Amino acid sequence: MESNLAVGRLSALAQPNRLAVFRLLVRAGNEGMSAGEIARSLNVAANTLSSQLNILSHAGLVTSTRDGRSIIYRAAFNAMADLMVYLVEDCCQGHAEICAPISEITDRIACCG
Amino acid sequence: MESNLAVGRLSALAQPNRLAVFRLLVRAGNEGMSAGEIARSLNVAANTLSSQLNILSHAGLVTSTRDGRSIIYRAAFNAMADLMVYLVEDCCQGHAEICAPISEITDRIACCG
DNA sequence: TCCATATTTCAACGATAATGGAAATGAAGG
DNA sequence: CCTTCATTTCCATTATCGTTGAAATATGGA
Repeated sequence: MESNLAVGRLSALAQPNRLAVFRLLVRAGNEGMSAGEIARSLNVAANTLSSQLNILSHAGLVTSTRDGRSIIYRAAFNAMADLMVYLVEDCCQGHAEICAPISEITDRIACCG
Repeated sequence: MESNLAVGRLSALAQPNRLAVFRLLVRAGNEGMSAGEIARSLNVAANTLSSQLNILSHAGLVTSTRDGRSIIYRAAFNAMADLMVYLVEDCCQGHAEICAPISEITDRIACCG
């Protein structure tokens, strides 16, 4: 992964509304949510949300598909995984005990135990 | 973990120099690096780096200890792990196959396999 | 004490980002 | 075709961020 791409993804997540949108979509899983559902759920103006979804989309963190009048957004788990790996890859030069907190993260995520 | 704290950490990482600093410290592991070493390594002005280290430090992503005239910075692996968990916790509502990319991240990090 | 090194603080400038009102686009139904 | 609903685009305003030069603080050694 390239540095610019990672910065783009981190910037996209580094804003309260967008972070909330992404986490909402993470929980929604495969079903995803329409822009309107997200807006109502988070109490954000439709146009504001639209530009924020656009930023998340350009960063590759969400995908969208049209369904009738609505547009369904979904979290991009593979893009997120790439980012997480990039942040801590090559950690601690082989001394696994130093980055033990990192090696334990999957134990702390609900569905990945 | 609280939303504001996560946004603070993401914002701290969402900048090319700071992301490079953090990843450099991740690789440096327990030894850490002095501010001067980091500045030379990344070719950043000392005062610019200082404010960026301050931001990373306030976000809890790095720690610092004085050693003679130098100040040694180290990556805070536990803070990073907390952030990573926060980003994807409660994912996919029990359908593990959906977030398989997430469950595989530790296999992709050098020292955590 | 005086000097050199290491790092931080201060002040200011230019650039970038977040928000919301208003208008525009796209899709479904009568 | 017209209306309604869903979402996006445009535009202007305000606020925040990154960088730099200059000065200040802190440490160690002659």
